[in-house]
Order: sequence, then structure tokens, then C-alpha cells
Amino acid sequence: MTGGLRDRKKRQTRDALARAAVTLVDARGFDQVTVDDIAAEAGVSARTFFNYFAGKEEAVVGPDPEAGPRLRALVAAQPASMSTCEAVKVAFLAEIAGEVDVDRELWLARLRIVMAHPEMLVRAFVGSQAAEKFLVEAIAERTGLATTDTYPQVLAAAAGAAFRCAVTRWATANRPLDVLAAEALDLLAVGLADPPRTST
Amino acid sequence: MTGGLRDRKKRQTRDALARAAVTLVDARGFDQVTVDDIAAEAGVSARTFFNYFAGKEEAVVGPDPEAGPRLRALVAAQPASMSTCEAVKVAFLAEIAGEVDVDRELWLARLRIVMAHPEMLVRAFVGSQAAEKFLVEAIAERTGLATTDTYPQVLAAAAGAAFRCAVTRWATANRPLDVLAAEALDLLAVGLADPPRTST
DNA sequence: TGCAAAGTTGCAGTGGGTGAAGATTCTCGA
DNA sequence: TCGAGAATCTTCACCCACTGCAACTTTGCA
Repeated sequence: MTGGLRDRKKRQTRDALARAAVTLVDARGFDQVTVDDIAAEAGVSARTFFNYFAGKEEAVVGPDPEAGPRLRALVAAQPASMSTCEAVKVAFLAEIAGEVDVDRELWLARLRIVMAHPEMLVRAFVGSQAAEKFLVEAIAERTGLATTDTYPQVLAAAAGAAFRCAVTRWATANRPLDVLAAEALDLLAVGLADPPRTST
Repeated sequence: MTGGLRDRKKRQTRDALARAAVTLVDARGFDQVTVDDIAAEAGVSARTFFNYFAGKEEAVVGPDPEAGPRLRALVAAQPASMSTCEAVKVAFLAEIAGEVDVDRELWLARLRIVMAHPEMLVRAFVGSQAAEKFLVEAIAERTGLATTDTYPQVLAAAAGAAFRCAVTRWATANRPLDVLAAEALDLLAVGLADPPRTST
């Protein structure tokens, strides 16, 4: 099924389109790249582009549709002895190690793009909303609460916010992402009532 | 300056466009309303529409550009004896009382719209990123930390996430927004380490 | 080999969004 | 009161994002 020539080509096309989009936008800027440019660079027609992506933005900073389920599984995989907050943190760190670290160059290019076009940063995180839904599920299951309860929703939202925060800081601070993410998520677990006075 | 006929008309035009956008989209659905429709309803040309709003979305769920500065002032206005986290919470509640409650009908119409088009909810919060910047500043000033430090950024991001969470729940749960917001923000202050077992 | 399914493409059309030139309306000082 | 000048609105022309449709090509499978 996933090994057929058809699926392989499909993956290649999608990858080529995404790579072309990131490369061109990184080089010229978002508005200076048309869909036709991207399609031409990838060697397909413009019409085909829309068979893979809903729009230009999605091709550049589109979310990984697998991220949500992966996160949910990671949270569920943590031992029950671990606090929920800790489990979420470990899951995020595992996600970083498994995804961000391997495709480093692509992530850095995307980072350059969203830094040059800050308005895209938000859109880049739009997809993370979908991932947060899975996170809510995992937390709800772990705590025995409903997905509509406050705690799972707030923890998922806050953890997502902290993670985005870490990614943003990663762009400027010269420190590894996993350290920054751990720091931000620890802050949530400790509670935000008492601000630490040490600059970091 | 702000009392001239010119400025008054400008305000009227902007208001008419926003109101027309919300009304029409609420009635027909987002994709069934064109910019020309909105402009016609407001009695101006389509081109003029773009002199006021960057796009259709912005006219419907556009952010209040004043919200950021207002929040910063509110945080700064809280007594120093209050914890930072508490000050942020109070500021948010004051913002709700001052803005959401007065223009109730407009907010409810917007709520109906984003409920019918969940994908717009995220975009509606795009503007809140700008407000978060001001929140970071207020927190940094209050704590004596730099705006680039982890604590202000994470607290602002987490508080914003908790608030968005409350707004989202407001759409479904039949409870007042200020109560939901207080509940979500309290959860941050208490720390997220120990999930409460009571369903709410 | 032959057929069905999936993927690709060109085409035509709608609508979002922008720049520019000219008409209209308001402001303000004389 | 009036006219210069500025702000705003309108019209027009244009580019590009995005979509539905009807071929056409490639792949999977019997």
C-alpha cells in the first residue's frame, strides 16, 4: 500500500512542492513567489499544486498532520507514576528529538521565513490547533476528566503556548530547542505565581 | 482632531463596513458574501473597503488594535502587593467587563460566525498575538525582567492561551465568560502539576 | 492485455487584493 | 465667505489565488 510506485511518486511530488515553496519563499519573500513559480520549480503544473496544498501558506509552513496523533501516543506512553504535566513535557521533548532534529535544515529555513514575515508565524501555528485537540484527548484520558473540562483544555493550550514560545525564542537565543522547551514547560508545572528573579 | 466631520465619517464608514460584514456573514455564511456585497451594504465602493480592512476576515473578526495597550495599562495599574499572575488575571477580567460586556450583540454575532466556521476561530485570535506583546512588556516591567526572558513570555503566552480557551468554552458551555476566564487563569496561578478531579 | 482507479493537466471563470488617476468632500486660514 | 490644499472615495485596469470540469496519462490488478 505505502510501498507502491503510485504512493512513492505522490510523496515525492508533495515533498518537492513543499521544498520548492520553502526554498523560493526563503530566497525571495512570500509575496514575490507565485504558485506557478513553486509548481514550475517542482516540475508539475500549477493545478497539481492545489491537489496537494490548500494554499501557498500551507505549502510553506503547513503543519504535519501526523504530529497530533504522535503527541497523543507519546503522552499515553508515559508511566502513570509521572504527573500529567511532566508527561506532556516529556512528550514534547520526544517530539522535538524525533522530528525537529532530523529535518533541521528545513526547520531553520521555515524559521527564517516566519522571522522575516512575522504575520505568518501565527498562521504557521494554526495547524498546531489540530494537534492540541489530540493533546486534550490524551490529557483527559490520563486524568479521567472529560475533554470538555477546564483542566485538559487549559493544560493543552498552555503547553502549546509554552512550546510555541520556546520555538520563537529558539530563533533568537542561541540555545538548543529542547532546553528552551523544557524550561518553558517546567515553568507551567511549577506554577506561574512566583516569578523567578534570575535572568536567563 | 477626533471631533471633525471627517473623522466622524471615517469612523462611521469603518463601523458600517464592520457591521455589514458581520451581519451578512452571520446570515449567509462566509463564502457566500463577497467584498462587493459588504461594500454595497455599507454604501461605499469595494475599493474603499480595502482602505479600512486588509481583507474580509479582518472586517468580520478583526482584532481591536487598542486591546494591547489597554491590557498593558491594566496590568500596570494593579497594586504591587498583588502577584504578577493575579494582576494578569484581574486585567483580563477588567478587559472583559469593559469591552465584551458592552458590545454584547456584536460579540454574540461574531461568536455565531466562528462557531459556524471553526477554522476562523484561529484567525480571529491572530490579532491577539499583537496584544500578547504588550502583555509581555507589562509583565517584564512588573517583575524587573527583560522582555526576552522566559518568564514574561511564557506567562503572557499561557495567559493568552487560557483566555482563548475560555472564549472557546464560552461558545459551547452556558456560563458567563468572566467566570470561565477566571477559572482558566486560576489554573495557571495554582500550577498545573496536580489536576483537579472534579468535573466542571 | 485490458479495464478501472488514481493522478495530472489545461481551461475557463470567480473573486480577493492593489496601484494609479481623477472626482468629490472636508478643513482651515485669509 | 471663499478658495487652496489635503484627505477621502471612486473608477478602472490588472495580477494572482483558488476551483470545477473535462480530457488525458499513468499505475494497479486481474
